[in-house]
Amino acid sequence: MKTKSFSDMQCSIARALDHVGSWWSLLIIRDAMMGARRFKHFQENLGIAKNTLTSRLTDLIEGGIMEKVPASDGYAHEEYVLTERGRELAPVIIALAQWGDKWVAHEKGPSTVITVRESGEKLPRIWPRREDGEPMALKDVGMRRANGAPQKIWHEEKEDPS
Amino acid sequence: MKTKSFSDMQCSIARALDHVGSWWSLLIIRDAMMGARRFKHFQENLGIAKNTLTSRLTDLIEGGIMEKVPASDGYAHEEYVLTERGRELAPVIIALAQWGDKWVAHEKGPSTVITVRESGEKLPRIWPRREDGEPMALKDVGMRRANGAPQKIWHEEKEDPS
DNA sequence: GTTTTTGGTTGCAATATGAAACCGTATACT
DNA sequence: AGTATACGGTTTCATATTGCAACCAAAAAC
Repeated sequence: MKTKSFSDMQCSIARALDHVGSWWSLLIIRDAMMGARRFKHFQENLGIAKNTLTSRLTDLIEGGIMEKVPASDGYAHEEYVLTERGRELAPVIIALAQWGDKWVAHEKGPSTVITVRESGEKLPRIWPRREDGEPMALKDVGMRRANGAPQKIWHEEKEDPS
Repeated sequence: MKTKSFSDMQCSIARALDHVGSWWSLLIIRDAMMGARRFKHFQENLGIAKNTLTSRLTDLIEGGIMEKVPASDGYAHEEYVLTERGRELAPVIIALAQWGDKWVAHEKGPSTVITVRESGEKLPRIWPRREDGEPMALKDVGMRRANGAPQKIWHEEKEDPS
């Protein structure tokens, strides 16, 4: 549960989590990326309570991550689709999926494989890279306080935090 | 709140979220990546309730994402540090931070800049790439059900879900 | 040796979730 | 056309989490 909002924090991670940090949000977005569009798709696939789903969808719409559009097939109902803002969460979803595959996989293996569509091959690991495109070691990734941001109390640039 | 566990789901995203999907987990991991090691670091920086922090840290330790080690500076207390499993969440953190920077930035700009340590330059956007290393359009990323995974009810391979 | 800090734990009140029942409208069936 | 069913919710209630404040023992600081 979140009783406290992260939206007043300056940190972009906190601000992002304010939109997608709820238990179900990222799973709803994942399903939307896989083609779910209707209320019952999300509800049946996730096993989420209907009132909770209503609440999460409303939040995602308010956050500009999804939007309601008329049904694609001429029916009267409306459907839920990702906005560009929502689609750009793909790197987060992919990173989570790959981490899950590697570290906490189900005994039967992953249910979904993320691919390069045209080749059908498994997508290479999403990973930080240098300007020249070379993947880098995590210890070579740094974090620096932006100008004007309040200084942390702890020493922040250890020689090798990894 | 999570009353229902995602750990029985086969989906790697759900399984990953079972470990880091809690409200505070990713912010704690972010702080750990930035050098926080002590209970009070996390507590003061995040403004999280102490009992909640205790609970989240315990969960992260049980999940193998963090571990308690003797203090680095000779004091009697123990410190919380990321395991390799935890450090490999960096792509998730980075992706979230970059999404937040782009879409929901604070009016004063982001508080933290993720960099290539050696050059000090801002880290390029983390993004799905082909085998040859070229960044790809999101619509060229596919998701395919793994063998044996239950079929979704909805049409799953639309021509262009983006 | 006393005070303060640290790292918690223990209630308690507030809030979010899950489950099930209910409901109006839209489809489907005959 | 008329009835049955599916869909997309809303409402109510029990339960689970979080936040807050108070409290506490051990370690550090003075």
